[in-house]
Formats: sequence, C-alpha cells, structure tokens
Amino acid sequence: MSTPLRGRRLDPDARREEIVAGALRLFAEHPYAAVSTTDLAREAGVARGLINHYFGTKRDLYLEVVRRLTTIPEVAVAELPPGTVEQRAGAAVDWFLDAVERHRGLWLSVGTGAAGDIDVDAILAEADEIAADRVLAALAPDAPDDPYRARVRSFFGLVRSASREWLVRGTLDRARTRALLVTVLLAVLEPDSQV
Amino acid sequence: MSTPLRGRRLDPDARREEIVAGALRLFAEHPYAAVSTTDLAREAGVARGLINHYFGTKRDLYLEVVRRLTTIPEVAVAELPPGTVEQRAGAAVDWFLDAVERHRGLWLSVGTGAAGDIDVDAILAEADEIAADRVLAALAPDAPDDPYRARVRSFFGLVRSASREWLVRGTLDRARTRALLVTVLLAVLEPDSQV
DNA sequence: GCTCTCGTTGACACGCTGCCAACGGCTGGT
DNA sequence: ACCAGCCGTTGGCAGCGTGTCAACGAGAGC
Repeated sequence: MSTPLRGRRLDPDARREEIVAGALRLFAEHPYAAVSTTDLAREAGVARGLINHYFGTKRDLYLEVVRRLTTIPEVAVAELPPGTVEQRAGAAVDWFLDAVERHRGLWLSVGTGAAGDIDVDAILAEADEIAADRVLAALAPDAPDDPYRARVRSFFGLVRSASREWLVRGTLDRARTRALLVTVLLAVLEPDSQV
Repeated sequence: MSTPLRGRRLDPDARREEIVAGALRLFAEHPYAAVSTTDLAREAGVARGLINHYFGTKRDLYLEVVRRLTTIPEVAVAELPPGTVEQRAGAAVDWFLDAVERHRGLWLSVGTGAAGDIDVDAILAEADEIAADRVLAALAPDAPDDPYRARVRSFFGLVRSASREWLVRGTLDRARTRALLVTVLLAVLEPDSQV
C-alpha cells in the first residue's frame, strides 16, 4: 500500500463530509432501522466510534443527512421565463419534475413525507418554508404572507402525494402530474373564495 | 386478590384485542422507536414474550395498529345533504374536519404522512384508495376512475399538510383550512385543463 | 378428580448503540 | 531536523432491546 486508507488523519470538516456522504448513500437505499452504525462506519471507511464522536448519535447523523437533502434547492427559481402566471407556474413545475426525476430514489426516501418524527418534521418544515418563500416571490409577489405561505406549504403535501402516484404507483404519467400540479398551484394562489 | 390479572387464560382474539388497544395508546403518544416491547407488554398487562407470540414482531404489531387506525372511516359519506357540488364538497370537508379535530392526537401520529416505510405506505395507500372511492362516488359519480382517483389521492396529501398547518403550526385557522380544502377539492375534480 | 391442551411466562442469546481511555500521525516551536 | 503536545482516530466495554424457546399451569372435557 502506498497510502494507508485506515487511520489517516483528515481535516475534521472533510471527515464529516465523508461520513455524511456515505450515510447519504446508505439511507437513500435502506430505511433508518436497517442501517447500523457499523454499516455507516464501513461505508465511510472509518471506525465506528468516530460516528459518535462527530455526530453524537446515529439519529443526529440521520438528521444531518435529511437536512442536507431537503435544503438542496439552492438553484434560483428566479431564472423562470417571463410570461403569464400560468406559463411561469408551468415552468416552475417542469423544473421541479426534472429535479425529482433525476434524484428519484433520494426524493422518495425522505420527500415522501414526515416520519411522525418531530425533529424530521422540523427540518422538513424549515425546507418547505424556504421553498414556499421562493414560490411566492416568483409567482405571486404581491400576495400577503399570512394565509398564502401556509396554503403553498399545504400544496407541497399534494406535490409529494402526486410524485408518489407518478413515480411509485404509476397511476399518473408525467403529463398528467404536471397538469394536476399546475391546476392546484394556481387554485392555491387564488384569493380566498369563501364558499 | 379476588381475580389474579396476570397469567389468566383468555380467548386468543380477546387477548390480541387487549394488546392492540394498549399499543394504540402508546404509539399514539410516542414515536415507534421510543416504544419498547417491554412498554407494550406492561401496557397490555402481559408478559413480553406474548407480544411476539401473537404478532411475531414489534413491527408487525405496529403495522396492525396503523391498519386499525387508518381503516376507521366506516361512517358512510352517503349521508351528505343534496345540493350543488360546492355545497356537498363543503359538507364533506366539514365532516372530515370534525373527525380530525376529535381524534387530533391519533390522526397526527399516523395521518401525518408515510414514514418512507414501504409496508406502512401500502397500508395507507389501501386506506386512501377506499376514501378516494367514497369521495368520487359522492361528488363526481360520473367521472372516469382513471386519472381522477389518482388526483383525489394526491389531494389527500394536501389534506394532511393542511391539517398540520392548522393543528400543529397554527398558521391556518379552521375556516381558512376549510376554504383551502374546498377550493382545491373542486379544482382536482375539474376535468383536465392541459395548460 | 384426572388428564390433556394450549395460552402464558421468564430466562437466554445475540445484535446494536453510546461511551471512553489509549494510541499514534501530524503540526508548530526551537 | 528533532521533539513534544495536540487531537483525530481506534477498539473494546457495558447496557439495552429484541426475538426465541422450553417449561409451567389454568381451564375444559370426560
């Protein structure tokens, strides 16, 4: 061996990164309980104890992974083409469907919804908050935050369900998924119609 | 002691019922991982080994509990008052919101969404299927099953999110939740508007 | 009252997690 | 270039939780 892989000293940030990267791969393919700290350590090429040293708990590492995944959308939505609200909404939905199709496995593993887990819920809520801000800024910049942000966040619940119908169950094709999302998104952005 | 509680012989079905009932209480208040088989046994007033005897696995017991909870809606939606689609949709949403408000804790613990768990997903999907059938039969009896059932199931995702916004985060009051659900439900039932 | 059935129990073995003391590679000071 | 201290890293230990299994004994049939 020219360079021994085990035991080599590494910058803490880099080491954290390696562990998170490995955990990302494992958690994307297997459910939480099916992944042991031994697996996580092996995947990162590291001793098991180091997992606890950096993240304290297997659970904390998992939360870090979830945070990393859900907070991805750094890509600006500001690049949407000009046009009517319908056109811009359609473009946004297309951008989203592209991203989902690309990271299919990862999206389904965490994007499928909250786990009844209060911490995971908090992280997803935070991510949704950011996403809702961007959607509102891009499509309805004049709408007041108060009920609209909550309405858009609710819309994301439908987005997840529809993704599952499309990717997992195959009950919707991409075109119909798109149509559904655009329709509902526009309905959500309509002013309150007190029925 | 007049009647010793421990060790008494019981009809298998009745015993299963007691165990499920106890598990229902525990899982409604604590997340899956925080409930041990010891807790489950104590709550049911039974030896720990009996849990495995009846359900094989803690996980299997959990799945049974989830099934029991989600398959509750036996109450017929057929009792909806006659009127326009808007009125009937409003009545259906009201009925639903009442039920959610009444079983608040239970609903939030499992109804919060899939756990990324394939078995739980299957159970929830089955429950959603039934619910979707009833909604379609009540509000759009002439709509073809094909895309509409999937659209309604997607709608349920928004229903869960909106419930959380209302009950957990308090970002929507009941009236606004109602308005949102009715609006989107009607939009979902509209024929495909290919944008 | 006796016996057989089977619901029920308690102990055992194993895997996994979090903790901790010791090791040794790396870096800065001289 | 050498040395000493720092700290990233390791491996083993203790505790807990789960699933299994052989044996017990309450209740029913005769």
